[in-house]
Amino acid sequence: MERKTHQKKEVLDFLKSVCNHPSADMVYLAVKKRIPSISRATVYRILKNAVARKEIQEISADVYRYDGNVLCHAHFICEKCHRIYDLKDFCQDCSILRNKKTKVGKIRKYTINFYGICEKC
Amino acid sequence: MERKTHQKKEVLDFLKSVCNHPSADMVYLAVKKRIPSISRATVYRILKNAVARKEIQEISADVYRYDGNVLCHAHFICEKCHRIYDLKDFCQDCSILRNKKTKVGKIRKYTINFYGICEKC
DNA sequence: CTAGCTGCAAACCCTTTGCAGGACG
DNA sequence: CGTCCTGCAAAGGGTTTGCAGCTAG
Repeated sequence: MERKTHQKKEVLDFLKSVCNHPSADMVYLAVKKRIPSISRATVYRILKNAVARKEIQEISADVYRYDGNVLCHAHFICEKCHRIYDLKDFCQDCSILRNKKTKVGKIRKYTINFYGICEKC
Repeated sequence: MERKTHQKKEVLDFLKSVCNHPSADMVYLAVKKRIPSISRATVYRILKNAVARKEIQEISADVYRYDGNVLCHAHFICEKCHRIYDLKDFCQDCSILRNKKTKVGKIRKYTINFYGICEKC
C-alpha cells in the first residue's frame, strides 16, 4: 500500500503549483528549500512513480520535464531558452483522438509539441 | 567548408533507407558492418550535424531516435516494444500549422507523437 | 597544403539502484 | 511492528569532448 510522506506531498504540491514544466533537478532544488535534507534520488523516485500512476506527465525533451497538469494540451518549446509553454487552444480534438484506432494500434495518449523561438527570446 | 566523407555518406544513406527510426547506437551497429573501423563518436557527430542542418530529424524518446524523413508526419510509439511507426495520414494540416503564430511565438516545426500498444505486441 | 574529419578514450551528466536506517499506518 | 520510503553514494548508460593523426579538396 502506498504511503503518504512529507517528501511526496511537497514534491507533487510544488509541481502542481507551477506551470513552467520543471526538470527533476529544478523540482529538487525548489523542494530542497522547504526540506533541506531531501535527496535527488527521492525526487526522481517520486516523480517516476507519479508518472506511472498517471498523476502527472513527463515531457521528453533533452532532459525529462514534468507537468502537473495531465489534462491533454499541447506544448510550445522554445528552441533557444528551452522554456516550455502550455497551448490550451489546441485541445479541441482531444476526445476525438484519444482511443482512436490507427492502423498500427489504439491511441492511449498523445503529445503535440511545437518548436520555435518564444517572444521572450 | 563541410566535407563529404565515406562515413558521412554511409550513415546518412543508411538512415534514409530505413523507416524504423533507429537510435544512434542502432545506426552505429548497422554502419559498422560496412565500415568496421567507424567509431560511435563519429556516428553521434554526423547525426547531430545533420539534425542541425535540418537534413534529418531527431525524436526525443527515452533515447534519441533518428528519422531520415524530414517531411512532417506523426509517429506512433509503442509503449511496450518502443518501435516507432510513421503515421502519414495525420499530415493534412501541416502547412496550416507551420509558420502559424501562437501567442507564445511562431511555430517553426512541430511533432505529434501517439502512444499505445502496437499490433505486433 | 591545411582546414575539417575521424577514432580513441575519457569525461559528462542525467537518471537509476543497492543498501541500511527511518517512519507511516 | 512490518512495510514501505528515504538518503547516501555509487553505478549505469547514453552522449559529448579533447586530442593527435588522417584525409578531402
